[in-house]
Amino acid sequence: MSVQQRRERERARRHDLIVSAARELAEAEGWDAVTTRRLSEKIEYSQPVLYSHFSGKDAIAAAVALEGFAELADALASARTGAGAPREALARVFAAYAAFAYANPALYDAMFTLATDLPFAQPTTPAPLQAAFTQFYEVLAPLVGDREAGTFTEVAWSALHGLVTLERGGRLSVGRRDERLELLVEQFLIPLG
Amino acid sequence: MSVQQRRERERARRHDLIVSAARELAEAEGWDAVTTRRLSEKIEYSQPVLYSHFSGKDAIAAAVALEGFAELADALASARTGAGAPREALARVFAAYAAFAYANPALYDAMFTLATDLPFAQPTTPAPLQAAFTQFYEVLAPLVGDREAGTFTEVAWSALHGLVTLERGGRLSVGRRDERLELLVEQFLIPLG
DNA sequence: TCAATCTCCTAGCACTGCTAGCAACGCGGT
DNA sequence: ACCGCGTTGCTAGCAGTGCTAGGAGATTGA
Repeated sequence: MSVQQRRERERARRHDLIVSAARELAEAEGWDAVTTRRLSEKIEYSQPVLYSHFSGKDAIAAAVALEGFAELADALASARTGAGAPREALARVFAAYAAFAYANPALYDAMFTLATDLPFAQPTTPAPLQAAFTQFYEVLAPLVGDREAGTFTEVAWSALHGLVTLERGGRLSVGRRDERLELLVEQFLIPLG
Repeated sequence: MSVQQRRERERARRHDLIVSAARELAEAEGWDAVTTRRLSEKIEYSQPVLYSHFSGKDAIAAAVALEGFAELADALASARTGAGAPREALARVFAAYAAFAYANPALYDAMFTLATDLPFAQPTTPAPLQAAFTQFYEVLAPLVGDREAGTFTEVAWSALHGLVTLERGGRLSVGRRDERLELLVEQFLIPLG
């Protein structure tokens, strides 16, 4: 009884250990460096142990991604609640999103490039994903006007994601990061005059 | 003299053969299926031959990407020149961009996800990339208003890229593709009233 | 015809994700 | 306290990856 509980606790600890090890390794050297061997070395267990926790490497990346969505939702929430007027709230949330992406590049990769099979915009969508999306929805709601709110939210989020992605990939002219973000915010504020 | 010319011609043919084989294979089964062995089998040469043409697998993907940018520039150009008023031109160019991405998913991957070391927004940027960007610039120029034209172009392109990326990844609600594109276009048209 | 060059293939290296099979540990029942 | 048994986690190995060394074989010019 209590023995089994202790075991489950230890298993849960090791589960988290794997996820955080993968995340650290990815953030330090990129996802290419996250191999099952290096991971097993880092957690001080053999490789097969990984497969008793996750179905494979992709599942580990998905777990990291999920952690990322939870943190992103938190970051957006605190940016939103700390703001006053709708205009300011939007600017702050967008800035928080961009800052999150730049501060955790490997994590952002896991969320949007690696974990391709996380169910989005569906009934089975994990809570952290829904939470993050909701933050966008809430901050954009006052600005919707006569548009469809869900569509408007998706488009705004997409635009921000695109900006962050190309920025991080070195595909935009250097040194104009802030100007671009500001312009994007303005573009979504315009309808309010 | 003429012998050497023939050889160079044959080498060029084989170069193109590799690029088109990689593209076909990627489009048919995804980039994970594009291994040096399968590629060499497809072109009916041994693997080392690939390395006499390209420095490695990444370079092959970059060559495919370059081809993609050239085709994208063409598609955008014909969409733009076929249009009348600035509003219509923008809508048509955006639609052409999205259609290109959906029609050639693996090619789009090569352009924006795989080939991470293509120099963008720099003096050494390859001509096809500049051409594609120029199409955006030209179609957006009449809509710039008091914004900085280059920045405006980059932001608009980023937004469209983000929409396409999340759409393709199944991260947006299904069945609203056209509505989203339309809303994005409207969003960038608004300043003109 | 012969030597030289150049092209291209076979074989192999170090690595990847993942799995089979076994040894040893720790548990529950007597 | 002991012993059988189930569980845990290891070693070893498989098929496949990108890439390269070395040597055959064909093609060239003299």
